[in-house]
Amino acid sequence: MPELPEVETVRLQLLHKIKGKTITGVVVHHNKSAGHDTAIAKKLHQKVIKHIDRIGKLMILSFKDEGNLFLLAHLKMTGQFFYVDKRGSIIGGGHSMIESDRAQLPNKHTRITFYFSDTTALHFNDMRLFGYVKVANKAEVDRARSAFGQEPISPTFDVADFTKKLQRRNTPIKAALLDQSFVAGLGNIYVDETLWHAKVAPTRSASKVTSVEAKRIAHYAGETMNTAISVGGTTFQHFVDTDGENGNYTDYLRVFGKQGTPCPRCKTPIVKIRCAGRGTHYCPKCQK
DNA sequence: CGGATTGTTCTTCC
DNA sequence: CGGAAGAACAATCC
Repeated sequence: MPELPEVETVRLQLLHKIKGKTITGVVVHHNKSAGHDTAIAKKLHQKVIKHIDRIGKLMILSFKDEGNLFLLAHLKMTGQFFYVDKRGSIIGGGHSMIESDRAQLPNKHTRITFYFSDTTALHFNDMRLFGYVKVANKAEVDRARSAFGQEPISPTFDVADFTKKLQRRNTPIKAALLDQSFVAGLGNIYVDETLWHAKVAPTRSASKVTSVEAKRIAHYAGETMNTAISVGGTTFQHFVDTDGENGNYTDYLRVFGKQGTPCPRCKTPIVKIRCAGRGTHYCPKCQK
């Protein structure tokens, strides 16, 4: 569920909480989550967190005085970060979490724990084990970065380039927008929301989308994600931020999860279909 | 119990 | 080789 706005929410919170902290220990509770790197603790010992960057849905941590050491963190479907005090309690939050998860960390879904010199700790929880936090060198980071297309929230987003590439694709517009190498950051929720705002049906062939429509799609992709960032992302099923709190963009959703309810524009019931292999929500009347 | 679930990557097919 | 479609990954919920 975490898409660009949720990852950005987590990134900003983590930056505030762990920048400058010294890692004194790493405990891997599940090897897969650490990329099967059994030396991760050794590699990170005494390293000081310098910055957290993000491209698309991928977070990139860098370290003081280390030009060739990075951590790549991807939440995939169910990844979460929790920052806790030495007693294992979430510092200042946790109100949105179910009781059993909030009570104490680490818990059964905790995959990796990072301990800091000031006795605080960061837990990476991931129920479905698709996410990861793994060590990477500069070349691997560069390779990962180069695999992403431009972000719709970028002030320098090139609409002409976006339109040209979009119209070359012979897939449903939704499939194109979900391709991170084409545009970075959109996932299932924000694609549906973007296409509703842009009044374009998700099943339309990308090659048949007009330049005017492409411009609208680019605009609303940026706008929905920027608005979502400003309210802490969307909680649909699993997302909570590093305080264990829900995102508030849920209140702004127009079509995602709204099947059967009236379209906010034309009152036609929103339908849910399968498109690009995903559950897809749209208005059959005002999205053409 | 069958089917669905937010993301990405690999395989298969054309 | 590239693009596109679908499976796979794993756990849980309804």
